Amino acid sequence: MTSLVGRTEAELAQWLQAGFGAVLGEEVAGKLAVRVTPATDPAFGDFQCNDAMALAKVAKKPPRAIAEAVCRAQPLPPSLAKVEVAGPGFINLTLQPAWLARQVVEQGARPRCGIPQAGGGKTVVLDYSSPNVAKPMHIGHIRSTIIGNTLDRLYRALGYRVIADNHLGDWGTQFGIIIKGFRAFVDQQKLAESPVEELERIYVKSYEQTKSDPAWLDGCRQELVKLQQGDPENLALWKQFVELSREEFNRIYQRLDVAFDRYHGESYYNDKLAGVVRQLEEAGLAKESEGATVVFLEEEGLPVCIVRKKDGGFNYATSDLATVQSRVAEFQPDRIVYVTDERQQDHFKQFFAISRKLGITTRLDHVWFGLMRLPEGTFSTRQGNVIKLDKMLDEAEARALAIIREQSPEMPEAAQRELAQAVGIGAVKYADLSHDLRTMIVFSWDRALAMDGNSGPYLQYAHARICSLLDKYAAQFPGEDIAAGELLLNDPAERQVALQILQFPVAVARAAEIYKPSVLAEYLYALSQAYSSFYQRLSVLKAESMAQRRSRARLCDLVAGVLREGLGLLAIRAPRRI
RNA sequence: GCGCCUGUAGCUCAAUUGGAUAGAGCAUCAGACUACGGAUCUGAGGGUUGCAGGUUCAACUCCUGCCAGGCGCGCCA
Repeated sequence: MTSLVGRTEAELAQWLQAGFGAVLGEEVAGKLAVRVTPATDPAFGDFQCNDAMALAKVAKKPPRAIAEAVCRAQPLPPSLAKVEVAGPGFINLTLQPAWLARQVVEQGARPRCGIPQAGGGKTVVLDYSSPNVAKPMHIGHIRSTIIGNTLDRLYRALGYRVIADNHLGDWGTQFGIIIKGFRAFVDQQKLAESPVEELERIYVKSYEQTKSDPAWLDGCRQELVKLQQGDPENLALWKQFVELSREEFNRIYQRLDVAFDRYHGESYYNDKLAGVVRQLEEAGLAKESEGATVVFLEEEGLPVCIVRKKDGGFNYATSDLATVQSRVAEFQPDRIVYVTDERQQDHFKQFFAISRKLGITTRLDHVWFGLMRLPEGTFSTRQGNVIKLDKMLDEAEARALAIIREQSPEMPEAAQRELAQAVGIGAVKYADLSHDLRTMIVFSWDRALAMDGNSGPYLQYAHARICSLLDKYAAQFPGEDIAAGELLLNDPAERQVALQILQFPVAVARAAEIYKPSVLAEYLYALSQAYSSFYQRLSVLKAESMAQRRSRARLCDLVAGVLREGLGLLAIRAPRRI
């Protein structure tokens, strides 16, 4: 997919492929889809191809000679100014400046800065965030929400039909514990003031008691069974818990600019669980073992998977199976993607394996990320060492507000506060999204809320400076349409910015394809760096000629467009003033 | 014990999935036209990529074995 996205890369690759065909014969050259990538160093040119080395093995000829022959086999295409061979057989390509300029301008004119419509309307179901009801969202929950939401935006932008489904943990053993605890411990006043906090207190207290009091534990199990059998009182309590939690979740989602297409929690599939187990038994997949019903997965090298507990209750594997069947039937998706932390890898392997056995052919992907933890260890509601998500967002906004008050004292208070939201939340999101998913994050306030260097605010700052510059341009040169003249790329700094702009569609497609928002985050940072260097080195408003002023203003405008679009995909706002 | 993951500059992380001299940020040091916004930019120092082998034109990347850490391993999700 990626190789087709960069139009420039695709065009150059096609030319080279023909060259390899002419030199080595179509049969040999056809063994490899020639790839063109951006040059690793501007000194080498704009793009490079390393495939002469790879094909040298097949062709049994020296790579350097092949590369040289390929370069001479055909006349240069209009896109190229220069082709050179270096080292063992690197083919270095340098573009015609005018041609590069035209690509950049054309890309800028396309919708969404040239993001390819690779999805073709295919459906992707995205399962992310999925917090547990009756527990507050803490900073351990933010990764699934932010990463999932970025994947959501990426796939939508690429032309997929995305179903963002928040698979709430609204049905499970914890409700036995909470209902039993609620009856015994609830403080109605606290419940009214801060519902989820009170539910959490009840949960922790009741859970504690299960450890020392077997009768209590048994009572919790019974409450759960009653709930699962439709007991009206327990059902009413449960509904109350869910509604209170939903309200709190929605408040946080609003702060984060996250929205779902649906909230089908585990409870939604409750009446299908028995059927799933029956189906597994009929297919000879599930067996009785130690009083429970289980699926053995020895052939897959996986541990045994319990689908019905000995008390008759079902657990998450069964629920996930019912869910996937329902989603496949309803949406016929091209794929279903689950975003969770790393601890669930085995579960998803088991669940995917059983799904296959049940005849589900839909592509199922588990996108997992490293745990967020404190220096002292992992978070746990039970241990009470959590940092609430709300509190972190408050702190982020407070820090941003302090900087804004210092930098822009003339700005009205209300505007400062609104800006602080955009900047503070942007900083939090970027801090997370710019890292590889798999790395474990040890939480630190200063790291999560960094506002200089490689950070969200850096990108916002770059964007705001461009907006301000373009305003000045419009005021100083009324009637001088930036889109009128030619885009001039004579200086290396201008050239680097242009080349970066061209990489935007590639970065977007790649980030989505390999489920790595960090690819896009890093791209945006590289673009901003290239822009900042250009900005510092060359004057726009005081350039020598009107043509040059116009051209540079236009380049700025193109960068701003990409930044806006890219930040939007990361769900980070791009204010005109910061 | 078995499985998954991680180990890169003092710290936090990259490295286009096997390519050229391993790059950024923070921190440190030295600079930037009386500045198109200094939340910025330019430069310097800082590395045996955990260790030891192997594969090849080329290894942070792939294979093997160790060492260290994180997570998981039948009725929690």
